Amino acid sequence: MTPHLLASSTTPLSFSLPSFPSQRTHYIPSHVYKHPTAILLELCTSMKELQQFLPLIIKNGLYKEHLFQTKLISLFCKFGSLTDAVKVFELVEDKVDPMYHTMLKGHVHHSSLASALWFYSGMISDGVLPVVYNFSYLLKSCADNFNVKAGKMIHGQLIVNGFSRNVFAMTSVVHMYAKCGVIEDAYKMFERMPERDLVCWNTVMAGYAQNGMLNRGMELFLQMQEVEGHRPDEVTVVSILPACANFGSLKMGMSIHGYVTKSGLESFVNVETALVDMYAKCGQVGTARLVFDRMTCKTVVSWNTMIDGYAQSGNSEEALKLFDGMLDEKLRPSNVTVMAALTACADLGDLHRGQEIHALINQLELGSAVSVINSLISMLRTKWACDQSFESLL
DNA sequence: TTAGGGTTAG
Repeated sequence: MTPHLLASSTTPLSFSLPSFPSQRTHYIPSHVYKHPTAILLELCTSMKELQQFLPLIIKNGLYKEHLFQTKLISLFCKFGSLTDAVKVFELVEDKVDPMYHTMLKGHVHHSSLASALWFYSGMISDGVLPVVYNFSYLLKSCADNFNVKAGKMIHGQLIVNGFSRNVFAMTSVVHMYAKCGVIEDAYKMFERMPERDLVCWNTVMAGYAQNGMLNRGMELFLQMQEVEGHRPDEVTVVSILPACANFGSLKMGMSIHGYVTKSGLESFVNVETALVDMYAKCGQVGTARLVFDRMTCKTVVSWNTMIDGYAQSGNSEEALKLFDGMLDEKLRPSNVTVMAALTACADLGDLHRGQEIHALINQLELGSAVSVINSLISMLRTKWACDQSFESLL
């Protein structure tokens, strides 16, 4: 039994299909491409819609075609039902490579790194040639799981399969090492790349910044422009500004702000939000507010950043005023918003306001998040501690 | 099948 078969679930399908017959030839009749069902599937945006189209696929015998089999696998994965995708995959007798590639993507996105690695090994033992996308997905999963051991193994597979000069694959390798904290290896791989575009420069620069080497990150910010003539984009500045914020480096943050103004990157809402965060964390909450007020478009993240900027810098009254302003704008608060507002209530010892926010949390069904519950407990504990110290004075 | 980098809290 191949490993991917072991990954199957015993859960019944949410629909019933006849067994897929073996398709000896890779020829796909032109009527399949012209069939309206193919177009309907392309336009499918939900599991509900897909289930409505399934009878059409069965009625027209389209389930016999590789094109539709692969599309079904892809759509089940897209809508999060890996179980159904696995069932379809297993029913096909003569699988084609794209089916394996789609299933691997599904495992990465809707299961665990372990199951994706298991599926990959099954794919190789079935004689399927990996494509560069496979490595991008697998390395991203290793990075997200901080699993450098698995990352190294995939890096080895990538070399064996001839992708060590591919800019997409190698950027994923650099990202994986950097995210796992092995920045020296990330840089070694970056140096060996025959072609380095803005994305891989951004990746290695963000790697240094996020691993606490802000000066080196800043050096690369300048080097990418001076040595290779790349123009840092919105991703570059959004990658380095949080490091300036977290290290309280106002000087570097202001220098990035200068670049933002010069390059016309202010139109990006995430750039402006990162600037608000940087100023607030560097102790310049007034400047943060100026940047915030000048934003032509604000997202919930922008509001959260400013509210929390006030709350963390002891401007709790302002934080709550801005929180009210956000509600007046009819914006839906997120977990981060209510956590920031609760921090402000705790600082003020304002139990009444805290209870109002608690009611809002219940109304918006935000109370299941552990982080929100922790903030609520923290607010109540602070109030209790205030009352205790007050009583002890009496 | 159709790819790689980025913002708020903890």
